[in-house]
Amino acid sequence: MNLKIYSGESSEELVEVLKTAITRRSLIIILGECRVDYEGRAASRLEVGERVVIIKQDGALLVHRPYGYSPVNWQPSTVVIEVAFKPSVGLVIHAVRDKPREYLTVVFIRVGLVIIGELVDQGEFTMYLEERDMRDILAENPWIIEEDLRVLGVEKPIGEGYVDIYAIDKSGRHVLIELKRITATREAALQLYRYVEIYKKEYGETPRGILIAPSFSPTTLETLTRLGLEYKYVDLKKLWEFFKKRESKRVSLQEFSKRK
Amino acid sequence: MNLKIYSGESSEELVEVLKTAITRRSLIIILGECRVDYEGRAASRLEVGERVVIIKQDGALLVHRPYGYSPVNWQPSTVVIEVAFKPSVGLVIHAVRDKPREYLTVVFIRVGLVIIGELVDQGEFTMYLEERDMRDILAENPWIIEEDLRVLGVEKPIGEGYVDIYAIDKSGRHVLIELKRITATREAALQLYRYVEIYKKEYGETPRGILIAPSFSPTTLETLTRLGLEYKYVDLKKLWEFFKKRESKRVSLQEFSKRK
DNA sequence: CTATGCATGTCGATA
DNA sequence: TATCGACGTGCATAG
Repeated sequence: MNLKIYSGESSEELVEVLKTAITRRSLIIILGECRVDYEGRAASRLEVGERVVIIKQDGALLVHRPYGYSPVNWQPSTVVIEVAFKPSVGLVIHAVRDKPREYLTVVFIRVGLVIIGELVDQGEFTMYLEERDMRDILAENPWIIEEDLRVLGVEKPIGEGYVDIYAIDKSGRHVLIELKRITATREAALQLYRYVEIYKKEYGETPRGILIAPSFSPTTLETLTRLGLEYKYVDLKKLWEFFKKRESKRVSLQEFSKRK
Repeated sequence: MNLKIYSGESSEELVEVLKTAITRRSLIIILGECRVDYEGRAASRLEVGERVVIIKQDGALLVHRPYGYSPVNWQPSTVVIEVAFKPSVGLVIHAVRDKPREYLTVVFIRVGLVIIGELVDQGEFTMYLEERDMRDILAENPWIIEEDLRVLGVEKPIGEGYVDIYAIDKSGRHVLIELKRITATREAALQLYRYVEIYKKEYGETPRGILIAPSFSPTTLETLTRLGLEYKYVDLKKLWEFFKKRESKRVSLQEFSKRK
């Protein structure tokens, strides 16, 4: 990990240290008292306070207050970072981003601590039960939605968007299914309605529209009823079970092919 | 700022240090090699790698990889945090959140550095040119939109939503104006269309619908035309000038009253 | 490269 | 408290 800690150095010294660290694309953590200005899509000003500033190895910059999940100011990784010491002002960090053009300036009145290091992180990150997983499980097990439902496709283009699942029910009627992994909002209902309307126009046939989610807000239910749409609750825990079974199947398949 | 740095202590010692820090609601930064598991609305697994873990003074927990804007794992501030040392495993941090119920577990294989401190940050944060500012500036200077436009109100309730600006044009026709601070998407056009439709139904009169934004995607323009809506480009730089003038006016008024 | 939609989105305002 | 909409949303993916 190769960590270096600086504390008590002069600003002139720190500037050199930081410049080298930025050139080497090291991870930098600065704890200190600073002011922050931002201008770009919007503009903001943050008055003096004690904060944690992190410059990551890809140039991403975060200014964190001592509370809250989100950084108060930041710059994503596509940036040019410059450090300078201005005697009358302090230690200044400039981070400029292209597309959209945005400027971030952090001025340190006082630096308490600087940590510089090179972190190695190749660890794999796997996320389960995204909307994609939900869609795949339901497409593979459409009986969870209703009996004798035959899935014709997923992500079917409807107008300019895509409906999550496209199916045909036992009476031969076409079904458009929209999924939400979390509580469905009115927006989701309206989105489904748009698909149904476009489908009607394009294919001259009125499809059923079903919104599937673990829960629905009252407005959503009201909107669905008003628009003649259907809805169905889905239990994420149940889907999770299917997911695990599916994964284990995959793993055994992999094991199988390896053994061969 | 009162910073303490720990490096090279035994895990047993570190656990005590961390427990105290959590009780005191100090800011904690840990650099080390860890594995992370999350389960809640979704679920994820992050394999071993070197990372920065931050526990903030309100209990927010962030796991940052050495690159990228966003934390790879996290827990917002509404959490109970526990630290323990399990000899066969390592230093374990549990963070549990209610509503939604979510669990985060960080297991440190190796701790390189721990920083603990109490940060004081009362600095005011001001954001300029939010949509609200844009709306106020345009409502105060409607001639920017078009000549002889009279603003009747802002955030007028239409159905279940609110249209940003409600006005009447020189020919006496009602105008519904929807604003976007950034490139307008098709969603914005559809939203405006919904307002126009509802207005038509409720007031028995067809209003003009104008979408105002600094830029429009081609799909948005197509959608607007198809739905019989209008649009107008607005120059944020120009609005920014008005904003500054407006603010300075406010400031001088304050100065004025102070002098009195 | 742009446009579109998801996200453990988070966050704030409001009913 | 739940819901709704904005966000400097960021981010991946599809066309």
